Amino acid sequence: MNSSHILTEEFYNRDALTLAAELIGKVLCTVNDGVLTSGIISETEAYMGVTDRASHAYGGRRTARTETMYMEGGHAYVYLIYGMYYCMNVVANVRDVPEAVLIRAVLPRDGAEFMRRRRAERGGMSVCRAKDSRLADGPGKVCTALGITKEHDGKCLWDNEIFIREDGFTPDRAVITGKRINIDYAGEDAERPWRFTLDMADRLRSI
DNA sequence: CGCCGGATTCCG
DNA sequence: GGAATCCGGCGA
Repeated sequence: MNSSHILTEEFYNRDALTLAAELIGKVLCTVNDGVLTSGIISETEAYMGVTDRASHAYGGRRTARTETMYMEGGHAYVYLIYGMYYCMNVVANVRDVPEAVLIRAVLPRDGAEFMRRRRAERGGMSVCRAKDSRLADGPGKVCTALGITKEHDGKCLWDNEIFIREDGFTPDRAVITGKRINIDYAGEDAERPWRFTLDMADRLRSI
C-alpha cells in the first residue's frame, strides 16, 4: 500500500467502532472548483447503528435522511444540524447495517489558506484568526473548512470530489478519549467510550 | 477557561 | 419540539 493510497471497500467494510479508531491519522480530502483542501483526521465518534440510542438509525429507523446510513461502507453521510451546520460522517460496515463515524476534527494538511478563507466567509469576518490546530476542531467547522455540504451526501469516498487517503504516517495509536459529545438524550448509550482522538492533537491545540 | 443563550432549518 | 453545533458575552 503506497503512502498516498486512496482507501476503498476493504477499509470501510468494518464496524464503526473499529473504523472510528482506524480513521484517526488518515487524510480527508475535498476538491471544490479545482481547489484541493484536506485535513488529518484527529477526532472521531462511532455511531453503532440500530442498537445505539445516539444513532440516527436507532431501532432501524429508515427515513429520507437516514437512508444514506444504510448504504455500503465508504460513502459520505452529510446532514444539517441545528439548522445551520453540516456534519460529515463516514458510512461503515456493509449495506443495510447502518453504522457511521462522525468526523469531529481535522488538522489542516493541504490548502489551509482556503480552509481559513471559508471559515472567515462563513463567520462574516474578513479573516479567520484561528491557529491551524483550531481551524477545524468541531464537526461543523470541518465541513465549513473543507467545503462539505448536502451535495456530498451519499457520495462514494473514492470520488474525485471527496476521498480519504493514507498519509505515509501511522499514528502510534488512536486514543479513546471517552464519552461522545452532545448526546445526552441517549441514556446509558451516552456513557459509552466511543470517541477517539489523535494522540498528538490535544498537545498541538495548546501550541 | 467555563458556562450560558441565541441563531436557524429540517426532520419526525 | 428538538437537534451528533458554533459563537459571542460575561464572570472567575
